[in-house]
Amino acid sequence: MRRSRAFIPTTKEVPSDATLPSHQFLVRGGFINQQGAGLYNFMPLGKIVLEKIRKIVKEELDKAGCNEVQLSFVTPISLWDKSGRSDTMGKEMLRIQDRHQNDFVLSPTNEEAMVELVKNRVTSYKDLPVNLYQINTKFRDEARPRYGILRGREFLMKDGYSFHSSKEDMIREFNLMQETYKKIFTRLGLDFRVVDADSGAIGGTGSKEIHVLANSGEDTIVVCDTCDYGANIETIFEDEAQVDAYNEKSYEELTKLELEQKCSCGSSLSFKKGIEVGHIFQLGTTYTSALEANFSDENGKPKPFEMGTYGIGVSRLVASVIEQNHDENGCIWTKETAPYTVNIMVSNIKDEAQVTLGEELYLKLLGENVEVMFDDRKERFGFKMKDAELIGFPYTVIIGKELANGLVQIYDRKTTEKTSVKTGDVFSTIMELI
RNA sequence: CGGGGUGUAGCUCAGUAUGGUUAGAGUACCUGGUUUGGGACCAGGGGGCCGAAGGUUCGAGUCCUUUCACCCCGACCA
Repeated sequence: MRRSRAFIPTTKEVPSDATLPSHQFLVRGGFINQQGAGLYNFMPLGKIVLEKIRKIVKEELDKAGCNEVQLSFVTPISLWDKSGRSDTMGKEMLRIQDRHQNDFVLSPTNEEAMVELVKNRVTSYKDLPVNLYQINTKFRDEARPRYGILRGREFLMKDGYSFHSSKEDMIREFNLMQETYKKIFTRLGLDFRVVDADSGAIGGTGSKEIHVLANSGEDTIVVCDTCDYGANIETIFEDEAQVDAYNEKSYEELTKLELEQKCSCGSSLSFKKGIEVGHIFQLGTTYTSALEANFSDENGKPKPFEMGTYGIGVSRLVASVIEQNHDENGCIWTKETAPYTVNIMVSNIKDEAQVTLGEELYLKLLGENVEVMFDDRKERFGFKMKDAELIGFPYTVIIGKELANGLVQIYDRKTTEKTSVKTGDVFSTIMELI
């Protein structure tokens, strides 16, 4: 993409309502903009990142044997009456009426719809297990949306549901999903922990959350210093006041605290702040019983499906990557999430030699299917550098004053180091880096 | 849902106490010139139903009423 043709409205000004780095940088970098309370538009850069994350989630789930579907976003309220959640979910469910005054709900989650989809279509234990998922818009009319796309009302979520003939098989799938989630978050380049969690209002027994570690996280978790054990503090302290007391502490305060309890492996446990980006549940038969979704077992007897449910906050992940990877100048995208891997920056657009080399390199990288941005705007060096840092391209090739000596520089966004490379070597050097 | 706050140029904000020419600044944008390695400089220019509706007044960004939106703290949050 040529920067002169790209719609990337960056700003120097910090939006007044944004407190978190991810919110500020995503808005300033022209990734997203606010449409209303908890409602955001994804502009070209934001859309690219969102799709990249969606693609990784899809690839890993498909590899694990899951089937992608897409359920209608608007659902009849009768679906929610059957499970009782039209009452229990309260105002979080946005209700609307059509022209016939029939009541509908904008899907906040899809257990009911997914059970209805499988019910009477999967009828035998021989057809089990089956795991269905979708990556689709959700709407939850939160009392107070905040933190940009970290807690929006409308958001993109992957929600998966598995159906089984036995609890054992459901637990097997639960563990498979846990491993699949680890692959996904590893590919995204995130520092994360799988932690024991409360099952909350959705019901069910075993439940684990995946948290991206970040100072600004809303949740407090404890993690083992050596093994991979971790837990949301909601599961550690029985007293709610105690949980609240810890939640109120800042990241700095928390890291100084020590937990009296030791991990079962013998090491000590320490506090961290996390952003919940995934949650997996062993649901059991709560919904399938309520909705009378049965299959025939080996003896021909009807039994409700054992069910598991698995969520990933896809749009929340966009912000989470930045909460974990940024500096005072802007975003630092990870390899798999960067909207463009390489940015070619021509320092002085009036210098023909610079432009020629830039064009040449741009076309050559495009030919190799490298995701490359060519900053061909008539702007000064400092302006373009600040812009590149704000957006967070992993690598920027600076074609500038060193060209006279046959050199260009490669700027590494993460280390912020500039390395001089001979013009003849820049293509191969870039190909090795990415 | 309780408590607090803010709506004025694309953005960040003055101006409102005490009503009074043509509503301001910075930034962004346009034109011309100079500049060209860290968000440049000079000159000129465009851009506003002062959130909306109603009211008081000779006169309302400013006062009154209603309403909408957004933000913050809390409660809530698979």
